[in-house]
Amino acid sequence: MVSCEKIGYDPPTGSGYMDVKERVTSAFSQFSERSTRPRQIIAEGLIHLGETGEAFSADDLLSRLRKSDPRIGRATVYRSVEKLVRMKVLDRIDFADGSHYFRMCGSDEHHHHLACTKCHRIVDLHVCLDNDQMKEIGRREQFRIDDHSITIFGLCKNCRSR
Amino acid sequence: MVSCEKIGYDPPTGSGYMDVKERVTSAFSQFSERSTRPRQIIAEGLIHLGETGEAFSADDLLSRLRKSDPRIGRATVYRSVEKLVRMKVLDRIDFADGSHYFRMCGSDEHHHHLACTKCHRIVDLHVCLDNDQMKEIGRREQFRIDDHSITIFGLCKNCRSR
DNA sequence: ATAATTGCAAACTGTTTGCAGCACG
DNA sequence: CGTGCTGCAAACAGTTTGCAATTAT
Repeated sequence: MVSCEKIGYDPPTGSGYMDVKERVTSAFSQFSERSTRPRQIIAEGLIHLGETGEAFSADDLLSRLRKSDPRIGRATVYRSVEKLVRMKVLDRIDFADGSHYFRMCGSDEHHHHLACTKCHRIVDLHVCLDNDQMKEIGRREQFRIDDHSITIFGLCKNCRSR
Repeated sequence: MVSCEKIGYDPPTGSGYMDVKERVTSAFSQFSERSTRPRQIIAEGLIHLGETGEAFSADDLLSRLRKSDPRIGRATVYRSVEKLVRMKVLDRIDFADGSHYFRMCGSDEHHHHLACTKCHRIVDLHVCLDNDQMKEIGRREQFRIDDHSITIFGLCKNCRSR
């Protein structure tokens, strides 16, 4: 009764170096047009994280960015991550143990995640619940449905073999 | 391409007062056979929470239980909740804002949740991804798939109308 | 100039830990 | 009795806040 439009995985990210920087900059500009040093450092840091697609905690990102500029503040990074999640530039993936990680969105399309519980590698999944079914559930339960999240957990190739 | 076995909601919980206490006790007994005062208080507290089906934070539960016994310790409650989640007596529901709540499991069957983001009312949903499809994803991405979570978020009838 | 962002440090929330004492079997 | 659960208080991790200084426009 549930269906999905398609199954998929991240296309090998060969494209879009500039894209990332542009997406980040444009997201920040939704909040204000000021191009500050921290914002540049963050956009640049995310280029690399976007290429590898790796997941990171807010503090991971902070330490990374401090290699470029040791004076960048913790609050700045946390505030920026929040903005970027809101603008859908970053995805937030929640694990069952209560931890959570962020990651550059692989695609603009609606998607969910396959997550390695050991190394936190994330793969985008274009799997979803059926819209009509969600509507049906909302009607029956008298909920106004706004959102949903689907995450599949497991161990990736590397982590499995150790 | 994704399917579910059935759609469902919680049958009105008229049954099983005793059940709850029994399930909690039996879960604890998996860790040790000792019937202590805190364990009794917790089992009793969960009877009521099981009836209403309401969600609660670990600290919510603590304050509730302290009405029965003001000396019950925070650590005891946190440790117990952890055990009960592990034994699938409690469900843990994670919200997008990073908060999480617990709730007496409505059914022993595999299920997921519809959650009100305002009052944290939870409804069990017997909606799921298709097993074969998950296997297929695991094979393609070379993951060993262990688990998954699906939560639909919205506003319940009450919260919607305010 | 001036309004917004930043960095700092302190506060905070929710959770975990170490340990002495209690209590169940 | 002895093991292990309990309560306490302190430690802890991750995050948020207030505010003065800085910086972009």
